[in-house]
Amino acid sequence: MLSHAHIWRALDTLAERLGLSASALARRAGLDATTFNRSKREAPDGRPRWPSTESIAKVLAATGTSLDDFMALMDGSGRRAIPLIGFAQAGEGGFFDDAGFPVGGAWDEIAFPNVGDEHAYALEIAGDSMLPLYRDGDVVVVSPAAPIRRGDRVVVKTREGEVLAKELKRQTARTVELRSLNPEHPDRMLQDGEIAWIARVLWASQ
Amino acid sequence: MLSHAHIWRALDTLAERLGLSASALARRAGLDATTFNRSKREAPDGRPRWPSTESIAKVLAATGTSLDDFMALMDGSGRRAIPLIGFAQAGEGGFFDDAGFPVGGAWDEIAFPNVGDEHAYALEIAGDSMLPLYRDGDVVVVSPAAPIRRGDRVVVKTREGEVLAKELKRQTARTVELRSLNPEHPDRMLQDGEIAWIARVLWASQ
DNA sequence: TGATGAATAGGAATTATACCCTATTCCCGC
DNA sequence: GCGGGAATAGGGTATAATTCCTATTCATCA
Repeated sequence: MLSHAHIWRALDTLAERLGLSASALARRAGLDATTFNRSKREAPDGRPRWPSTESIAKVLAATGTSLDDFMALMDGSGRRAIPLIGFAQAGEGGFFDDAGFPVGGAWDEIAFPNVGDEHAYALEIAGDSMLPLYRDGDVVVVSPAAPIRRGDRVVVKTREGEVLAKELKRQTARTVELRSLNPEHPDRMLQDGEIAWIARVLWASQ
Repeated sequence: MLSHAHIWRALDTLAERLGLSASALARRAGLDATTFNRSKREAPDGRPRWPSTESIAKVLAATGTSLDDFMALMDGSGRRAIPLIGFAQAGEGGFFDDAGFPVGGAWDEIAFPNVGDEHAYALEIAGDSMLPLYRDGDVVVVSPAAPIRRGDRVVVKTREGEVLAKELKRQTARTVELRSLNPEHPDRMLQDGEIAWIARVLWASQ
């Protein structure tokens, strides 16, 4: 919801709406004219660079823009449908990129507006292997960007294409220990190299 | 607008709603625990210091908070928040009307918009009696207006003032059978006259 | 009461962003 | 085509935010 791309798009859109260039907008806000240069939006090594909160505050003050207006420029609406697929399908190829972000057009959608991660997606549970926590038909909302700590419920995809929902038991430099949600299933230990990505479960439908 | 005080108040309020300290919120967002220290909010000479846009984005992503909700925390309007109380408090009088809708001003709030039911509310789980499904500190979002079917997780309030979270096992004209979430606890059967209201659990934080 | 862990204050080191400067491109009017 | 102004790319410097570290306070628990 608040991403590098969103912030810069909102600044560009605001400037355009006021009939200003990026440099003119910066100047009007009392900032250096090159602050919003496109060449300053990424570091030389490709890492994203963000405008500071204070710079944004100055722009809003200088242009008489409310925070609500600015937010509306980011992606139009606050409520958003997030992509949804079945848990079994997630193991097939073509639904995720290397970072575990959803890609491709084969996703269904579910209305769930309250997610801070624009790459969040939803998985529909199939089968009874994750009882008693998740039941057949439940929907879990997953954030690939959220940091993960011990005790979090997580979705793990292995390099072999297997998709697991587990609780993070222990994480070391080389290994990840996962506790099964269903106590009848054994716990699982994965080496770092075996894991394609791990994403945290934020919410679960009941 | 977007002021130094607003930003820090929003971060503090967000942390408070999630039951976190300033340092715990920073840690959850993958930042250094001292990033949001009060001692870091002003420079030694008194000039204001702002959290970076990137840090705010990380907080939103890590907590599943939308920008909408975050802004609501700034101006204090809370327009998209839903009411929240602790599970234990729900048994006391004064929080619900006869239909099971939340009433009164003693509710806290949590950012979780758009569940589709304007009377929806949230309960914070306390204790381990509902393990393994709900853990201490989890938040469940409850809809008193949602229709209830067999297998749904429900919150039931008895006329005696007891509040239970159970799974609906069977419902007949005169009785309601409830399965305990913790298998070590016995199931429960209630007569129609014993029940004040039943509400369905829609979502549970993970 | 003592031990433990979380939270916080405060200082030094690191890293990121804003500023300043220059070169180049683009647009527009002449 | 030419000149002037704005816009932008890119690099060095200054400044601000984050991280890292330590000391202290506070709450909790045995």
